[in-house]
Amino acid sequence: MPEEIYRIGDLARLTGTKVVTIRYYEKIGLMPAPHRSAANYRIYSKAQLHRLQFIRRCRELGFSLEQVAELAALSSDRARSCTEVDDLTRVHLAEIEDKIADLTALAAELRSIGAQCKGGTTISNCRIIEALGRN
Amino acid sequence: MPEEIYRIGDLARLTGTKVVTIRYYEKIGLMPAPHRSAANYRIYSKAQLHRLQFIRRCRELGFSLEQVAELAALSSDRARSCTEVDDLTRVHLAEIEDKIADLTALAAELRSIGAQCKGGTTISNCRIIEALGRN
DNA sequence: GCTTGACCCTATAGTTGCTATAGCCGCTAC
DNA sequence: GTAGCGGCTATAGCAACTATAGGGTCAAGC
Repeated sequence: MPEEIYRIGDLARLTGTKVVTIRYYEKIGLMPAPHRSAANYRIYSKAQLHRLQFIRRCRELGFSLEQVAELAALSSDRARSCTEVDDLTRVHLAEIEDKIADLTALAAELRSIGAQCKGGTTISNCRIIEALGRN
Repeated sequence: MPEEIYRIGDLARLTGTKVVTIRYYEKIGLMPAPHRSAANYRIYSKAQLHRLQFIRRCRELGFSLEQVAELAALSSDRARSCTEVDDLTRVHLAEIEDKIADLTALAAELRSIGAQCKGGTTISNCRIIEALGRN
């Protein structure tokens, strides 16, 4: 049975990634350089499709490209201990939780600033502008 | 009474902004080009200090530089209606709330993925890697 | 046989909000 | 006079793409 092969547009459709982004991943070494057809088109295998799916899933989960590269490297070393993956995931989760806390505080402040604006007035006595630091 | 004047390092200290960042704000037109001393040093007035404080406060609140520029422009037009300021603030708040929702969903997913990892095992049967899309 | 359109290629520059680097000048203190 | 701090300009780099220019390939329809 012949291996299925894909062109870059197929990969794009199958993974919801833009074509340019796939080429970008290749340029930075996150995706391996694929074989080329006679017309110099990129030809991908099923394994490469899986790799891109893995990358996109990690990106959806908010991992940086650097973290994704690390996860991908770890994932291909089947004998290695799982703890590094676990650590990466936990660190990332902690970062996200920090960001949520920051944004939550920020939203509260914006709401309290915004609540002071009754509307229908002018800048000269706008409470928001005032709260943003008189100018 | 003579106007107080500041050098760029003073502004940096007083606002918690890096010197290079202040120059960058000038380059993109967010801060006006200040007067220069005989030695070509930038010389700032109190009004310019206030403007920088305003900018930094907006940045702390998560407004983009573009939004800050708009807010600054609005704030200097004292006769203008306050509604545009109010709108900007509300749009921004909505964006932040969206981001919080996204991150919260993401954190939940990471927690559930991470919870499946018991540790002490190898990549070959790591649940996290599996969840990230078998490879 | 030729054109149209979808798809592919490369290379370069732009985005946001800075930060870093190189290489220089002014001013004050010892 | 020289050390050290501060100032100056100009350019390049960061993440993670996105956009643009200018071209090649290939199948279908006229």
